[in-house]
Amino acid sequence: MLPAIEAAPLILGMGLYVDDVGGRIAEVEAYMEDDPASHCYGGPRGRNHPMFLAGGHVYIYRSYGVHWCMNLVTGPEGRGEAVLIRALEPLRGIDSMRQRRPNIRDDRLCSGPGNLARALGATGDLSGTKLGKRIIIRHERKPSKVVSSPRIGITKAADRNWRFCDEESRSLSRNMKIGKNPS
DNA sequence: AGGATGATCATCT
DNA sequence: GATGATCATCCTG
Repeated sequence: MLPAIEAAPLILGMGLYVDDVGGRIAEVEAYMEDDPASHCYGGPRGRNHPMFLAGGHVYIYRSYGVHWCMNLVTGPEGRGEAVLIRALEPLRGIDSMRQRRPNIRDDRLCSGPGNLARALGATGDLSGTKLGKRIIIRHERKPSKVVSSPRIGITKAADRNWRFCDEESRSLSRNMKIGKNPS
């Protein structure tokens, strides 16, 4: 159980699999308690309830009405801290990913949170479930260089460098230009 | 290469 | 009625 800001860089390089489809996490963002940009802001209500479960649970929400996005809850129960998984390097189940995302280069199958959830088949019915069954996380290979930069696509608390990337990965999301300044 | 736009819906005002 | 933790596509230069 760690604050999301501490868990985020540790999650980089871990393997994330949904029904044995997944790979090595390359890009994440931390969403903290008392963070105006976080869905947990203001306390448990509606879809955000899973954010307040104990670390090791999953929170999945619909974004812009069209995409699903997956978070790993990191904090102790009741705190509402989570890490958004923004990109990973495909390692297993690549055939399934190709089927779900036709005409996409293998190393970009999971580049971006919406794309990642699509490729892994992660949808809202898995929100609130616990790691260890359909969704698992395991050690893979630690990144050699981690860089941090501002989070993507938010308007509140946009100045915080709470996005973390494995700089050597070729699977990062396509908004890398936004905020290159390290912390 | 980079900016604008539409899709589409849960949640909030 | 407006707003997003997004993305693919269609412009413009």
